Amino acid sequence: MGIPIYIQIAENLLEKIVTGELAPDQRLPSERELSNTLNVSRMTLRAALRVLDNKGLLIRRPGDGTYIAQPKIERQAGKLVPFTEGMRLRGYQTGAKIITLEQRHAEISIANQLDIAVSEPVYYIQRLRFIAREPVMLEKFIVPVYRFPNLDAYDLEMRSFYEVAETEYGITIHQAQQSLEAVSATEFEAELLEVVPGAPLMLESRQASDSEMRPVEYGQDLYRGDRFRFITEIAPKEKLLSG
Amino acid sequence: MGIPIYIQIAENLLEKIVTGELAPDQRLPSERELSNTLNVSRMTLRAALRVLDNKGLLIRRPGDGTYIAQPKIERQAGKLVPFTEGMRLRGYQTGAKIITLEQRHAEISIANQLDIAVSEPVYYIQRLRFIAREPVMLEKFIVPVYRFPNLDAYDLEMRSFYEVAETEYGITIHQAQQSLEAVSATEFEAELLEVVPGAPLMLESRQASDSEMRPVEYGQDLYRGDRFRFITEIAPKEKLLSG
DNA sequence: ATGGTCGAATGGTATAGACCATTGCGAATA
DNA sequence: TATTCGCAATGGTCTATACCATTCGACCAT
Repeated sequence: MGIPIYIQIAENLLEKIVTGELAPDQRLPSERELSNTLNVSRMTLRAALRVLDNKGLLIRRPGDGTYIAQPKIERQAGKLVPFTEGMRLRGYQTGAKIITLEQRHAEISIANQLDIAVSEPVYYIQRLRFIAREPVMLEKFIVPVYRFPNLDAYDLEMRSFYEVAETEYGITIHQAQQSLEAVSATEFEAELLEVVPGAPLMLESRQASDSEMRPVEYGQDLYRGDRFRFITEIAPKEKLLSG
Repeated sequence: MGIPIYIQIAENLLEKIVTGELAPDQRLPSERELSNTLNVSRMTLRAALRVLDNKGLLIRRPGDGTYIAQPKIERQAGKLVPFTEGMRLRGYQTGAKIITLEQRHAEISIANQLDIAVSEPVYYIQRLRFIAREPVMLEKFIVPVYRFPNLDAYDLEMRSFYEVAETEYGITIHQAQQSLEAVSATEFEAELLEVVPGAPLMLESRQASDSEMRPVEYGQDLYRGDRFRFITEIAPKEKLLSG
């Protein structure tokens, strides 16, 4: 078994966290207790906990105990990381459900954004995104049909759109203009995202272009305010003193 | 001597890195050697190196050695534009009103953010920002008193804090970690910002550091969701310096 | 009830020692 | 000369143990 013990323990705990078996604010057994039941030394157990702590998944309080942190999913604002990849890399289980997938005729504002003629056919796609089976983001994006013919042939519940664009159409998203603003959830959005109407949401509007600066996608993503935080990160977010 | 040994070692090494005494690509003595000369155990020395490694300052290669990493990538400069300048440049009339300006003792979370001792005195400042006489942003920021003695002597209703820091204290904000999230307005915030309680706001949390990576400011800005939009343009390529 | 004290439990730090896989390089070999 | 092999050094992991400061609740005195 080449995998270090502390990594195995960390992954095991991570699994229990993302599946909800270990709920936020729940208290873990003490280090001495856990290391005993797992038959490892306390230092090894601490190495495992450090992995999770560095991911921001734990709250540790000397004299008190170790608790599962309230999840705050972080997303780097400055990069074009596709949703699924960025989240999977952080160890979250992701999923998607298609709400709408149809062809429409571009209205004037969309036509402008995508640099096409008014009423030219576009794909209009709405997906609800999940993390650990919890709906956290409502995504809407619009692409010209002539750039992505038969887009509905691909499984957009399992695959990232950017990945499909690159693999199946040879189109790489290269540049994007994004904006972020805070909005209130409408009733429709609230129901899908399982929040109360009026709850704060983060609206990300995006216009993405290919390597030749031709616009290929216009999208709007609605993130639950209580689950997402956008970071513009320079250095690693390590804490020097507390951990 | 409350400061842990490994923190002291890490800070000592960090000092040598930022001053250039330890140059990029330079090889450090081996862990066993360094721990011997410093008269600490190897595990303690490794704890110190882990701190620096987490900051991305080290390259560690089993079987080979530990090296100083190449310096970081240059970041988009426009991010650190002070509020007043950014707005004034766009032609808006700006103003500020001090809500709170007092000395407090740092609580644990603030102390961690600012890398100071708990209960060390800090300035706690709240300002309400106006654009065209309309309140649009509620700003809170906290700085250590020892870095900005007599900060209350300056007119923070007319001057930007960053400008005061540079002009009066010779401290230049050089780097920052920011995060954005959507929140609901409390009653207090709603009254000041002249929105209804529960209205969507954008919360920007910021930790700013000087040129030597020492944290100097922790701040939280609350923007009205109906008045602000954050724009992030994503450059085609991110240059990575290959080591 | 109220307030204070004490102690057990907790996470944080530190030590000394051990074994492992990988690396780099010199020595042995073809 | 070119290639391979062996080995010492390196960082990575793991153990067992010890002491510290902080926390929190039980107990006690008021």
